Amino acid sequence: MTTHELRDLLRQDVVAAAPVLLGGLLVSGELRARIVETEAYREDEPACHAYGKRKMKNMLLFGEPGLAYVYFNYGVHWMLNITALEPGHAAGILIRAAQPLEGLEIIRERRRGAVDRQLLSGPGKLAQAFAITGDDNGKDLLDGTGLHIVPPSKVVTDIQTGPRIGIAEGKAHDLPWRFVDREHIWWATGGK
DNA sequence: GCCAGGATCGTCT
DNA sequence: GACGATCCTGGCG
Repeated sequence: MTTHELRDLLRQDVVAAAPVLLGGLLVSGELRARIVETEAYREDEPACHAYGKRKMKNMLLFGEPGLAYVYFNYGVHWMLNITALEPGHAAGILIRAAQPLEGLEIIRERRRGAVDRQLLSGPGKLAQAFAITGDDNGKDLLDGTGLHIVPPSKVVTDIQTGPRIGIAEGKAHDLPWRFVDREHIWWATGGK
């Protein structure tokens, strides 16, 4: 799959695009990791930051597909999303977990104290390891430079779906919009 | 101007 | 398993 095809898919259908990101590579400098867990969010359901109305915070979700939407959560963690749908329609995919492939030294240094299987087993951990912050907001993740995503060479087919993590009751918490690469699920769960 | 609450994580019991 | 950390935005008045 080419980056062009991936961006087209993001533009068309965020729920279809989220599982297709599995097996893709998250790249930044020497760091490379295989994406193993994603979640889709869309403006018509209440868990999405763009639900309700346009605000400063969610503005990027309404923009071009394929951009980084990064936000700070619980006063502690950064979260990396990639935007989807046509400008004017808001949606995003949260990159939740990845398997480290290259740059282990740097990742271990930034994630000091964590065992290897838990280096990237959560959105906050992943952002910490890749040094992702609000400065990355709006970057094109499909332009092949800086922080970017390389589409999977082979689409993953063995996928576990289920409800998204941390969604409160009454906020569409039952939507099965979480996708995990079953073959590499170890890296998403942190070995548990 | 104040305050609540959130797409989490690590530590402690 | 429960909890505290710690920041930004939005809603209220």
